[in-house]
Amino acid sequence: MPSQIEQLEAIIKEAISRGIQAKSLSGPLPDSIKLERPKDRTHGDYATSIALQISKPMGKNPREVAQIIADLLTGIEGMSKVEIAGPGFINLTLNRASQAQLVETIVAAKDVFGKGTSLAGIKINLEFISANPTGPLHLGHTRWAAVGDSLGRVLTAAGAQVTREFYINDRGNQMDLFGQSVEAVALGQAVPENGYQGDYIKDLAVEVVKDNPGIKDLAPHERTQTFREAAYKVQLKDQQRVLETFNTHFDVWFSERSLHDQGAVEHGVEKLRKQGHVFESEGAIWLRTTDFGDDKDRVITKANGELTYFASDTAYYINKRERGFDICIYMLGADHHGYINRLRATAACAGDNPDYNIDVLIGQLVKIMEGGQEVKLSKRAGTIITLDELVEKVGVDAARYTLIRYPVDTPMVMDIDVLKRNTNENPVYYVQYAHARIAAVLRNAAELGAPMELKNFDPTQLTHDRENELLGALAEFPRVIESAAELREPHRVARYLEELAGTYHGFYNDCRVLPMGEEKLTAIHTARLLLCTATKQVLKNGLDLLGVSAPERM
RNA sequence: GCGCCUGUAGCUCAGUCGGAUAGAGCACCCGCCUUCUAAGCGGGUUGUCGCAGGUUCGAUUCCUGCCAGGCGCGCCA
Repeated sequence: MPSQIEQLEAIIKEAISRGIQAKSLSGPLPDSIKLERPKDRTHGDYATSIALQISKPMGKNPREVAQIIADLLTGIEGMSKVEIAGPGFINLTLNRASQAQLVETIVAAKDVFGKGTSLAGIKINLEFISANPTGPLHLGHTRWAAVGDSLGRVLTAAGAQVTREFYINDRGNQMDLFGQSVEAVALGQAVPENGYQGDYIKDLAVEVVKDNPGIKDLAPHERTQTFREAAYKVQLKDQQRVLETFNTHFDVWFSERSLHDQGAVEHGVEKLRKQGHVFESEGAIWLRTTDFGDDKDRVITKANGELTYFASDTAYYINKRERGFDICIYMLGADHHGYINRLRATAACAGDNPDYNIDVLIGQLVKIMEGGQEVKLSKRAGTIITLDELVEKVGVDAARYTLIRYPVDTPMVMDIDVLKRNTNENPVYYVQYAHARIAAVLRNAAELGAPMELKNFDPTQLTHDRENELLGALAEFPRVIESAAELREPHRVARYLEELAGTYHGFYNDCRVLPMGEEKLTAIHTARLLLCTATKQVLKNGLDLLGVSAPERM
């Protein structure tokens, strides 16, 4: 069902088309009409600058064009006022009752309200975190855990078919070094140079020895391997456990090894060779990514016959596409931005369209403040903050909400002390509080035996400015989801919820929902209760998209 | 040197395809709980949107150059 705004946009477009037919306006008919909600409420419920945009090719004065369109719009059902303002804006004011019908739509749709079809039929592979299984997940991964998961929910809500994927780098030197480090600690020997340090290595060593009796007595080569595999298993399991506690779910845990076992690398190289972008030089095999904007060509197979990491990446991309994904989204840290060009070039080498099939999001780093000081994160100094520790400090809801609230391309500062506070400085509580507050009102209403069924809803009761404002905010929700999905920016949902919560709090202060004292229950109470129900639903739906809980009580 | 990101109020930051008087929270001041959750609401104070040009009815938004900060440029993984 088209939203109210879409219907309005269609009505305006239709009006302009009538004007063109009647020769009072001249073409061409604009593709789409954009309606916005004016900041200043005296400018009506919706406004459009369409007259300013189309007046020039017509050779007419914008205000004149606006007047013609406005005349075509007056008298349309549900429209109470059409005004021309400023250089040629058209301000629309809707009939209050027709706006209030939105309440019925939301209450009937329940958790489906807001979902759309803008990405329907598109298969998206959403890859994020993809940490090495050689240590615990830390702060750097946490931003992606929250944002990636939320983006997955948003894309799904926009109708896309989303697979969330975690790529496990379980192959290569780092894995060997990891296994050797655990082994060394278990045997009481020195950790190899550039090996892994830290208490978690000790813990792993203890656990591996406990789970594998006799492991220390194995022949050296076999022993090293056994340590590596056992420690890998434990560490991966730990990452999976932590992510589940963080409400972050993956559909596929994709092992780099499995890629090689399947012969996917050879297969990928073969495919690229057929496209004509593979060449040999200095004993190595290369992909000519410079054909498509990369600043240098990339080695696939080294002169010594070993495969590079880039070979895996390339094969993995081709594998994703062969699994039927239309769009492959990569979420990478800022220190990997150099990968954008080579990933896009790889796609182009494979015959794909990098502007469509690949979407690389770069996330800037997160800084942590605690006690008014920046916490310096350093592996060497052992001052890594793990996802586990962050959750322990501030809880899942606050951590997720704060991380999602900002666009990922700006560096962000997380202040642990603020996140522990239950105040306005901590927006997650502001939003959750609105939800809990409504829940309390509804509980009280149920006790009073107030009728809350839709059949008792009378939209003409909602005439207060605050009610109107709240209805306007609720109507925005579907558009917010659509643009958040389109732009891959889940933070828009969080910002919207803060605005909606604020609008509700304002309504709550000025509009009494339940009867006072001996006052009788009337239609206005029921109408407001249903408005509350609708608001609660939208808050809940929005918080769900962030993976943050919507508490009934606080 | 080349490339990516950032620069908006005292602080932390919003501001999709260019739109009307540039916003929010914090901080500071003043009001609002004898009835639905005050983790709330209302009001006041705060700006050369890094700088300079360009595009046009209109630029914080788009283009170019410059300045400042962060990050990256392996036959490493």
